[in-house]
Formats: sequence, structure tokens, C-alpha cells
Amino acid sequence: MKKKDKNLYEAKAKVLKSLAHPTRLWMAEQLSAGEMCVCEFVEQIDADFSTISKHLSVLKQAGIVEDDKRGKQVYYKLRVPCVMNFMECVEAVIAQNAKDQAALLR
Amino acid sequence: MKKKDKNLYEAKAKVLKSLAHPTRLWMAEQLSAGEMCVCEFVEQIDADFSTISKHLSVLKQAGIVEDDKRGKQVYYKLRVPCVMNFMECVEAVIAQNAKDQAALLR
DNA sequence: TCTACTATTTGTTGTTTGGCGAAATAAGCA
DNA sequence: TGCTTATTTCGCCAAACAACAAATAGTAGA
Repeated sequence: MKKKDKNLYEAKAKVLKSLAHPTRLWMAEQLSAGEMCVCEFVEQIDADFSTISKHLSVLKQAGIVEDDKRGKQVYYKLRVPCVMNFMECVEAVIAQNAKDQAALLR
Repeated sequence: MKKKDKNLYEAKAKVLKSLAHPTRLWMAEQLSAGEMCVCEFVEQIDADFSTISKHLSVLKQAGIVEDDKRGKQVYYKLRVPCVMNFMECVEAVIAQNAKDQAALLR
């Protein structure tokens, strides 16, 4: 692996890593349907609000989402909508895993 | 988030997490061009061979790659080729990050 | 069989992440 | 201004991860 590549792969890994957490992934998928405020996430996720805020900041740092403060509330939305496109493929991997798993039992 | 969903998102996150490491991501991209044996990775990556083997096993466990032992060597290949499709989008995120970064300096 | 080679597994260590609760910050309202 | 609500930041601890080195296992050939 070339040195120049190394930085590129680190950058790519950082983006993926930000999505590689169940809560953050769920958040990102919700946002693919439209913006949401922090308070809505707090209502729907069973975790401390400080934890939720932290997850959102990880997504923001990675460039997945952007925030917008309006009054007392902060709204988040996807910054690069294509982000959720590849979920289809992630699901394909899981489906294949399940299939192979099932085959083992036969 | 519904309880049933929780498991699904954990499974998806596991797949993403397996790719969310610079070395593993690079490996997966190499494999998108065709199978490779462990020894080839060892030649090309500056890390202990045990580390490399471990990374491959993480990818295998996630269902990203499958292995095939032939003689003394073990060959790995992508199990679900679409896996690399979404890299395009990851790159789009990085490009956008760079753009915004540049805008700050203006 | 004994040896050399390839790869995986295990043990150890240091680093990073994830989560909570408390404190700090920001905005709107009485 | 002082109070309340919404969110972020900080400090702390436990769990997960990454890397190396040493030990182990499988295969091919002498």
C-alpha cells in the first residue's frame, strides 16, 4: 500500500466508521427521510440525551450530516444523500450470511 | 427504535464496522480486482503477518470475504461483489468535506 | 518421519470507543 | 434579569479494538 493511499484509506475508513454503529446507522436512515431535531431522536432512542448528542457529533465530524440551529432546537439532515444508497448492499451481505447459515443446518 | 429493528441495525453495523479500518478497506478493494492469497497481502502491507491474518478473519466473519485453502496457501475473495459499489459514495463524502474545508480558507 | 513454510490462534499491552451523569452553553420567555 | 428548555461538552469508567510476538496447526517435500 502506497503512502499516499494510506491517507485516503484512513479518510474513507473514518466515514464508514461513523456509520458503523447501530444507533448512528439508524439515525442516518431516519434522516434519509428528512431532517429531524435532536429532541425527536431523544424521544425515539433509549439512551441518555448526552449520548445521542455525541453520536450526532460523530456523524457531523465525518461529514455525514450537517446541523442547523433554529431557536432552541438543532436540526440535523444528511449532507450527502447518496449515503444511504449502499445500505442495499449491506443488506445483501446479511441476506447471504443468513442463507449460508441456514445451509449449515440442512 | 423498535426492538426488532435493533438486531437488524446491529447486523448492518457489524458489516460496516468490518470495512471501517484502513487496512481492511484496502484489502477489500484489492479483492474487488480478483482473489489474492494471504502471502500477497503480507508482501504489500507493512504490518505483522498475524495482524494481517486477523484483519482477514474479521472480514470473513462479517461475510465480506470467503477463503479457500490451496496447498500451503489460503486465497481470499469477495463474497458479495457489490460491496465495493458504495465506495463511490464514500468518496463523494470526502470530496464534499474537502470542498467545505477549502471554502473555510477563502 | 522430520523439516520448512504458510497461516491462524492466543496472550499481552496500549489505545479508542461508548455510555452515563454533571456541568456548561445558548435561546426564548416571564 | 432570572428561569426554563434544548443541546453540547467534560470527566470518568468499562468494554472493545489493534498490534505485536510467541505458540500452534496444516501441508508439502526431503
